[in-house]
Amino acid sequence: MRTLKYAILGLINREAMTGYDLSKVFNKDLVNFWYANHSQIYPELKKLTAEGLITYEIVLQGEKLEKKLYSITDIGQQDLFAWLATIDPLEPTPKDIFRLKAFFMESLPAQTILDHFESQLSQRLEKVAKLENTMSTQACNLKKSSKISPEFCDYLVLKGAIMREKTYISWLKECIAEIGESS
Amino acid sequence: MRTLKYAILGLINREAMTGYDLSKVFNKDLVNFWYANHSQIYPELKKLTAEGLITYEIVLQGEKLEKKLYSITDIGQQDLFAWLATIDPLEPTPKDIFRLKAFFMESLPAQTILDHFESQLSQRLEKVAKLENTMSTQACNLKKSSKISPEFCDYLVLKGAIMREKTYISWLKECIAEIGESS
DNA sequence: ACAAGCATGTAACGTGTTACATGATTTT
DNA sequence: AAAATCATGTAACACGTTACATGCTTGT
Repeated sequence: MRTLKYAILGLINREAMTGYDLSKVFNKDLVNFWYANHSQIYPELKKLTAEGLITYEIVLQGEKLEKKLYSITDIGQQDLFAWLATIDPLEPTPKDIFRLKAFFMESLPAQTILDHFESQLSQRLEKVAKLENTMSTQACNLKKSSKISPEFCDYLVLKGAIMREKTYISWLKECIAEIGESS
Repeated sequence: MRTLKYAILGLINREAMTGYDLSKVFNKDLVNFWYANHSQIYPELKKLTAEGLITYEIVLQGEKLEKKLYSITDIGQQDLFAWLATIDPLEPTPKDIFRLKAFFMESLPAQTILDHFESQLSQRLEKVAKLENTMSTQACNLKKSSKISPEFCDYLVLKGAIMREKTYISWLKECIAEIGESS
């Protein structure tokens, strides 16, 4: 489905970037719904360049260090917009190792089961705290306007990530309560 | 990480099964947190057999059709329990193509953006209805007892799946409302 | 007789992760 | 001077999907 392709096109369409920049964005801003290592990004940039969807110019950092600043081409933009306009069928539910483990946990002693849920709970609480912190700093950038801005999109997906985490937390708490009842 | 390995071991540990059976379970009961095609299952069963974690006996279906009924070995069970007892660090957030698209959607006309959200919403509503239907039929199997039963685990993860979908739906509705406001 | 479902496998391809590999620049 | 970060790449492997391929059994 070439999703990484469109993630990269989408980012470069917003602003010219190097592979290193992309790598940072994937592991910060997009990490709540897409991510990629540099080892995947660099080959994909090469491929997209060969396909004529992006181009780069070499920019010097200091004296010797050459970096490639990529920007999107007209064909690239058309390809991106066509993808954006397409309505997809629902994706399969994402895989979740913790839920899989939970599904089989009956074989374990009740205390071990509770330990699993408590550990997962504290990790998720920490995560949602970070997300809400990001939200509070990011919300300042949101200027109300009649047009839908990149900042507005950032805000919407971040909000979704927070809601998702909070629901996971509620589920964990309910599980802990129900396991407590049955022992 | 060999997660498929443990998913298979977990299922075979509950009950002896053929590859075909596993395939059905993955695409029904487990579909809300793990799944696999038969093309992945059969090679994995071969591998697990070679590793001595499972064994099979051949059972005849009718006159000629041979099926392999797999069961777990002692080593397999030890391996499974060791995996179940391990507490893992939080997984990276699952990838989500719809959120990725939403993130870049600003380039599209407002109506197209709304169409995307409305389509996603109706698909998710349908999905949650199916899940709640499963829940209502499955809840009958839940007998209250002091021990944690497989049925209880089924119930917990299904409940989690419903909560997850409902939150996605809430998010979509909020997005639609907020997009409506800014136009 | 036919269709649907049971049952098992392989091949090619696409995607993703971890590790290997190198070197420059900036900050402390 | 050292450490952190910037910057770009490749190789090996693991995992997952789609398509190919075959044949039996059961229900209509």
